[in-house]
Amino acid sequence: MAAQEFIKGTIKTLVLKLLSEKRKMYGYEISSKVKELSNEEIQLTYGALYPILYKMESEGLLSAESELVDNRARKYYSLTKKGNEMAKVKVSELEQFIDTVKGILLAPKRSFEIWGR
Amino acid sequence: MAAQEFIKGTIKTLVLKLLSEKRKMYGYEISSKVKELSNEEIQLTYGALYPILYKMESEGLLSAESELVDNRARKYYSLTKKGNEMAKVKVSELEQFIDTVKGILLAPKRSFEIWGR
DNA sequence: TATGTATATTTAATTTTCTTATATATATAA
DNA sequence: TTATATATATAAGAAAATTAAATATACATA
Repeated sequence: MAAQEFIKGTIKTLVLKLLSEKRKMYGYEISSKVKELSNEEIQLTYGALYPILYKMESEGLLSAESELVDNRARKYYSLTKKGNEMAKVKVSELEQFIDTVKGILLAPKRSFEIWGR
Repeated sequence: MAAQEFIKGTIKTLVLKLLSEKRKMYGYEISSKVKELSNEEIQLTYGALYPILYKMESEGLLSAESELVDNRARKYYSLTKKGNEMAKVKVSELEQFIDTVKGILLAPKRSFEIWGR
């Protein structure tokens, strides 16, 4: 998946976004959801995702509660108030970044008048 | 600059894009151009940029030629044939990634019917 | 019953990537 | 002569992600 190269730096923001849409989610679910929403393009690997979830919890952005579902352990995460505010900020920053990069990528051939000479 | 967080993984593609628009550019120029095109939002630091340029050269994506301009040394980089092909691939991949992420970020509140209950 | 697949989390070792800092050198304006 | 801009190089360290392995349950199927 080519997307894996570009995902770097955006995982935290994607987690914040998904959790701002759903009251609580667990790690495996977050990874599956991103995979689904991206048409299998983006795969949040567990080795990256879980440590990020712990870090966000330690930063006070997420709260966690363990549950036993079908006899299997699940750890649900929810946004704290701070996490909710951070979600707005980070999502907006990522949107702006995306628009900026898109502007660079899709711009009309800026310099062709110069180097076409 | 918030963009610094998201730039990870995209620098190489931005370099390929700029060099596909202009026959030759030098490191300082690439950094300045990205800064300008992004309205000062994206700053390609030299500590990141120069090693990437060397790596791309060693991978056969770029060719380099040193020049003395105004008695100051400059190292111009150009896309090789391989670099030109890679530029098309990477730019297209980044565009797709961006659309995918934008789809996740801007989607209508998918789950509000669920967690609003 | 054994085997494989899906679900679910944890974490260590390694690698990749970027930041920060420093060094060097010239040109130019104040 | 001091500061700012131009221009490259590179080392040390931090941050982030990959890869891999371990653990455990549920369920379908051969």
